Amino acid sequence: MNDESQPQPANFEAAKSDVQRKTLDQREQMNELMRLRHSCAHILATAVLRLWPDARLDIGPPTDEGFYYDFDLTHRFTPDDFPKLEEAMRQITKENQVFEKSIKTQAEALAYFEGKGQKFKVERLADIPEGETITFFQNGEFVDLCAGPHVMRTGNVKPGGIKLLRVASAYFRGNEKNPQLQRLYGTAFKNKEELDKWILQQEEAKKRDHRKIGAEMGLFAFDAEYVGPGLALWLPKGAVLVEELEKLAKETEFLAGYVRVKTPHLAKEKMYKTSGHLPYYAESMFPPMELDEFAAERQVLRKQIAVADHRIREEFKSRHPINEPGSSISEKAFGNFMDEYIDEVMHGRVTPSPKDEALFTELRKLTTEEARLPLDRYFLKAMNCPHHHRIFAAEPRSYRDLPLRLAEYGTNYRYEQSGELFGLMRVRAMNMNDAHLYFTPEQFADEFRAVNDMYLKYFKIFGIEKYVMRFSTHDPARLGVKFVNEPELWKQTEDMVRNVLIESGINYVEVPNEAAFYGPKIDVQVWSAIGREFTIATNQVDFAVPARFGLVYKDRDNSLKTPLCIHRAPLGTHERFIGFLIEHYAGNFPLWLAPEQVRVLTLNDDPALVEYAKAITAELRAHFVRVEGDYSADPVKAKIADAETAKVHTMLVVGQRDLEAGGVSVRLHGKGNVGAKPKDEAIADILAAIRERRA
RNA sequence: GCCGGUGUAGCUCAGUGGUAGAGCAACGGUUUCGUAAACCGUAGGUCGUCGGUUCAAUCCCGACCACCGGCUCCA
Repeated sequence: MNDESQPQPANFEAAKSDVQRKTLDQREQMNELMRLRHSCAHILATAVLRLWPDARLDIGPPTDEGFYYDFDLTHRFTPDDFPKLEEAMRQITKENQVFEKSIKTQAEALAYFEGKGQKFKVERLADIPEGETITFFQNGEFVDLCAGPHVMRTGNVKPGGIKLLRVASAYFRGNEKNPQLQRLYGTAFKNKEELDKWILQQEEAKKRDHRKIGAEMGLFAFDAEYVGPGLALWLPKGAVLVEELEKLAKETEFLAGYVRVKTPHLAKEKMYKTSGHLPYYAESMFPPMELDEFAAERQVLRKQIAVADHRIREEFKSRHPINEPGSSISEKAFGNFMDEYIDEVMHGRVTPSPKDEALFTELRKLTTEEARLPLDRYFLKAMNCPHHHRIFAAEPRSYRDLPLRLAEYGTNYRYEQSGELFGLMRVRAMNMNDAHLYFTPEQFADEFRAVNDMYLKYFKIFGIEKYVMRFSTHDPARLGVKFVNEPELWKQTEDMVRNVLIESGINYVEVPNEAAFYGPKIDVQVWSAIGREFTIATNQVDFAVPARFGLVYKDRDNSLKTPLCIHRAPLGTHERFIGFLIEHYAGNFPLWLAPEQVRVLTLNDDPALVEYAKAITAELRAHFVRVEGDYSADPVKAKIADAETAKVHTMLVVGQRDLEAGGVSVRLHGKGNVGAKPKDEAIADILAAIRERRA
């Protein structure tokens, strides 16, 4: 985007992301509900100004969920304010004010908002592209800079269809360097019935929340006190999910020619300096562990350094009258001056006086000595690629070895900001479904296509129908700044990626300027069953970092070449993917994934019957089926209720009749009794469904 | 990290300035029953943590921690 011609905001940072403003055409296409919600945002602002006339306004757009409006005012909104705000909003709808549009010049608009002290509106004015018409909308006493569109009158909004939801904070223009505004979220529907329906849906969605189901089913736990926030503990039933997922991935990758590797959870500082993650990624990494084998020597040297430093200061002081009574130079100012002076001399930018020279020589000698004492810093790995690069480097490679596909579900540790943690979806220790593919440029298209095919294969297994691939590309104007300066490689790889996407008929969107610094990438966005959107998988081309590690293979012509690399994680992290699956299936997993696949229930505790049931359980267990038995004398209704609550996939109920017939009666979770069949047939069905990973 | 909210038994929730209850789950008994809940009993909590106010704090105040909803960030 070319922003240079636009008036620049004076005091605030520009928007952080390059999100496009809506064009006027796009705005005209806003549907009925969006118009309604947009108008509600104005009604909310009207209400806020009635109650707090000194509020400063930012913007108030509609969203998929409702609408919001950002305010700056000294009063802090709390949910206690909602009833009176909602009441004021209802009043405004009853006043049935007309939304009146008027066209303004930049100067008129500027004068209006400056006159009102609405500094955020003044900033927003500067965002409007030159030549675009500036419009105001007025309803009653409230005037807003707004491109519309709106409903005709405030009365079109039904009082019963409005609800304020929450108060949050938001940075002005979404940039954390800007002031924080108070954001009021609300929603609006055509009428009360629609709103109530939505509220009901929200409640249903809550029941599907992976955190709730995870606790109910005993899948995972967090122990912030002893283990730490964002560090999931997989309970036995949840560990089953991890293992099944890994088993699927291992089989899939084995068939696709991957080889497995294992690497440690930490590495020395040099690793991440070489990869480029330090210092740029340092904030997202756990602080390093320092191993100081020479702590005692270091301590002695540091004391000597302090003495030498002090001598220089005293010597300097003795030659200058700064410590005499009446001197205008404070101790602190002198200290600052000396800090700078010593620093300058030590860096060779200033030559000390001959008198100081000897003292500086001593200081230099000591600091050099200290610097020579090795200090090892180890970092927990935030990604696996550097370790895999070192595996590539561990043996000489020939073009005959390529493509080399190294897979490992390594645990990565990322120091996510505390406010970011979110159940399993955002954690601090995660198992990446990771692999790094090293190959020649000629092999690129095949490798990339194969990775995409793998995604699609997985999506099919899990019944993921709604997804978007975000294809992030570079910006040629920022080569050498944000992106490595390899215009040809960028063009080639992006073209190849684009072709693969088009040929495969994959639903994708291209996002310029969002590539990684080392290459284009594809992120896969999915929506969980309760509407949560997140990135599940990533597939990145890397034509820069292997070179930083000096990775080479010997080509046909006996020359050394740097391989291309793909970094791919089709299941993302196992934490997030399982969080997604829990919501996707609402905890009702297909048989192959179900933590407890089968439970054998007896009608009573008659010894012969129990013996029969135990034999069935043992047979299933011998086939590695996760099966439990409930042989108690409790009523079968109660035992079934227990099994249903536990979301056991298949229940085999056995009574006297089944014992005599050598059969079982099969009941499926959520589907009820599906009838009796011979025991061997039932077991064969179960084994086949598991083997085929039937949905 | 920032803004707002929340924190009582394993879970869902009552409750009060005078050191706490219910249902379900758990445990012990009884119950012998054909597809979603049989009965009786027992046990279980320093009311998130630490300070403060008070004769007395789970309740009032403060700080911290964690979680929830957002912002920013991200797999």
